[in-house]
Amino acid sequence: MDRVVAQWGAERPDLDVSPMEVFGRLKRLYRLVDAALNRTFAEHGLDAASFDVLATLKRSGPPYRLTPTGLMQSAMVTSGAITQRLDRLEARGLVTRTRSDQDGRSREVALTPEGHALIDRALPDHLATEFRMLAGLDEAQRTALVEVMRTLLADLGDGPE
Amino acid sequence: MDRVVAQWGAERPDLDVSPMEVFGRLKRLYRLVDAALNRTFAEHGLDAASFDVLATLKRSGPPYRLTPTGLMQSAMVTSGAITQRLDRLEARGLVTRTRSDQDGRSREVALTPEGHALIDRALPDHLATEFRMLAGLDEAQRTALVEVMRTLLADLGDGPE
DNA sequence: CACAGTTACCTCACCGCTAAGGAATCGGGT
DNA sequence: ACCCGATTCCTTAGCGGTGAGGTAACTGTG
Repeated sequence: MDRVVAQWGAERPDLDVSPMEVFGRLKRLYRLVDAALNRTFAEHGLDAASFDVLATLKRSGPPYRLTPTGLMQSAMVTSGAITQRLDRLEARGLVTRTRSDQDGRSREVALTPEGHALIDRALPDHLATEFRMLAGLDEAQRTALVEVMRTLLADLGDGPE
Repeated sequence: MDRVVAQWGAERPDLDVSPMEVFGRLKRLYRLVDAALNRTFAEHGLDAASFDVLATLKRSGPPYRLTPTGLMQSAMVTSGAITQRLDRLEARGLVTRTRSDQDGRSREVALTPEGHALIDRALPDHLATEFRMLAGLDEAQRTALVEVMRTLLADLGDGPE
């Protein structure tokens, strides 16, 4: 990334490209992290999308049921993406989809025993991978990183919504 | 994200899920940033992939020529992805692809005048979008963010490679 | 100079997501 | 009671990416 900024400085000295120091690294970091996490997921026959759904259901607590709309908002993807994720998970017997009693438009997605077992197995490995990637940061750096990201997310309109 | 960590604390108090404070925010941040940047690109008839290729060629400086392999490494995507990006850009007359004289296996990708004009138009808008997103950070926060990301990238094996 | 291994790029099948739109259901206003 | 907009989920076409594999071209070795 330093090289990239230096190249722009030579080619377009009239422009201040310093924001790229931030966003270029953000992109590279995201991609490397994503790849590392996916390797862990793959060890459990999962990918990031499937893990995300199972983990969201699990952490919602008893009775481990959410609507597709709830999953959609949590995952920040479109409804079509959730439909397809649920198709795959349902076909593998990891979740069930039932019609809601209260609202005929709505569905209830629930973890099966197999879904519970899988996420309980995968989660510790996932956390271990995350810990490993943070090993090079001391407590102050880690706190600073979280705080700055929290500020940026608030600026960009991230919220409970 | 705070809510997510609290949920895990209730559901699996035996696990330390604190790394999610970092990686959950990284993912949300990346997605929000990516969406904002894509809106700017779209105003110029581009997407992130096309912009990336044009910008990489531009910042490489005269004679604004690179091989597909060079572009592939810069973009961190597979060779197939670069082939398809170049197909699209070539069809729009933004780049040309010619056989290398020195190495018959190699190609030389060059910016056309139209490609130059487009990236020169899009780049200032792109930077303005990036500046806007960083407006809420003071100098110290921004420096701290870059430094921590630099450390993490080094740990994850990011490099010239 | 022949050949085995490497390198550079492309091709193709497949995958997950988006965007647009359709069907069913709900609910507030009159 | 009824209509009509809003909501919920699904469907589908298209897009860009991956991963495996193919072809052509180069290179070092004996």
